[in-house]
Amino acid sequence: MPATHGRTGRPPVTSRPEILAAARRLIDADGWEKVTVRRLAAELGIGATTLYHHVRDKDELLVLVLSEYARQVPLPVLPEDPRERIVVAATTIRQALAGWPWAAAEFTTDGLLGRLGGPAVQLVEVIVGAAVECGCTPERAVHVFRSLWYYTVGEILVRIRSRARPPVVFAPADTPHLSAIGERWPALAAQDTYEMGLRALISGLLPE
Amino acid sequence: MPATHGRTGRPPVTSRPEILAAARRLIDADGWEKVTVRRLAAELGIGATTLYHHVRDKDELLVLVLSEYARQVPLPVLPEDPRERIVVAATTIRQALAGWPWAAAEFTTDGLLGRLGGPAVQLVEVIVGAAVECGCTPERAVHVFRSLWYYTVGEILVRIRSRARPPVVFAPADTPHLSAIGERWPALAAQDTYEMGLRALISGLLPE
DNA sequence: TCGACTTTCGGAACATGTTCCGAAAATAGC
DNA sequence: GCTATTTTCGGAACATGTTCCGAAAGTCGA
Repeated sequence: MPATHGRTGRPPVTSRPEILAAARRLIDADGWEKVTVRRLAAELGIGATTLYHHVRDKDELLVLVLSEYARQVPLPVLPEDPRERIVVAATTIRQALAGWPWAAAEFTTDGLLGRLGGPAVQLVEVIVGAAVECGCTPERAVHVFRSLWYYTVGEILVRIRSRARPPVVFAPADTPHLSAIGERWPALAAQDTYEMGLRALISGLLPE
Repeated sequence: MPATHGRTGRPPVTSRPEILAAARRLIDADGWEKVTVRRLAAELGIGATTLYHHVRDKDELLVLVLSEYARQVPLPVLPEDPRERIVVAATTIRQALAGWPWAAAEFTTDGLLGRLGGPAVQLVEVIVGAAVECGCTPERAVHVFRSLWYYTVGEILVRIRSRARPPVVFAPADTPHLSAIGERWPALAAQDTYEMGLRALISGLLPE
């Protein structure tokens, strides 16, 4: 009695969920940067090209797997006070400012901004729209921003697993001009800058 | 009389400026995405691996070439009215918001923000700092953001040469959650959103 | 003149993502 | 059973970035 699976043709040797599970195993072992198509195929005991019958490309595969990790990040609790809610919105927007125009706006919107609405939504739309306005076609922007997406979710993953915050270090060599400005305005302490900028965002969001 | 070049060893068959010029030729012909190491070497009539004796990797090469293009972008003229200067600052910041955390902040800072100073500088520092605070180590962030840098400068190049603005099109499929929000707040017209967001940024920048 | 030294060159090889296309393995119809 | 059909599999091949290492081509000192 041949095993039937409800349709014609050669039976699949694996499935998309199995592929994602194997990818998770590799990521947990060595990190998402070390995931290669051939390694993943070896982990599954199949040929490398077979993967391309289950996912469009490696890009789609990583998006699928890393999105699973992103869903593990607990969402912040929304305060009752509207002004405090605005603070949460501003913080969320700051995450978007850190380099997540599309993908991160999507991710963030899914869990948080959709419940805030109003000016926060508008400002995020401004952020997202700015990328397009700067000359991006959506297709290319999505492709480029995806690497940011990988990176950010990869960092989220690190945080989930290690519960440790990576050391925050600025290398002046990486930002010579900003560093030069910092020398000309030595009064700009890091904490002051943070609070000032956050206040700027919040005051811009608050109604008069 | 053997040609002397002032030092010992086999004479170089090419130089870094020649490599950059050849890269520019390829970029002008087919765009920066089509630049490959082997193609560039063929353009120069040398072996592919020889390039690695003049630049560290393709990354450095593209940064060098595209930075030349970036320098061609004319800087906006600074208005006299301080409040109008703030508008220019806000616009510049919006460019940074579009996804240029480090490299673009550098690029923008070099020509513009360094002359504005004050709160504009602080807010850009907030933007840049946010990336680090979200868990980026500078090394990896620079690496990831570099692709944005390529992309953005590539677009600048397109604009320089064609003087045409790429069509601005939003594909709702790329941003399902934002699109869903847009449907729930249909009153958010694009122009209103733009002005509101710009006003939010400006009012946050202006002193009380 | 001639060997020693120094610097650069570039072919061969490797890792990786991806595509092509024929083989393999099941079912369906007769 | 046997052929046709359908679906999946995966080896071979290709493009690309990069490294290794021996060959090539100069200068320098005796």
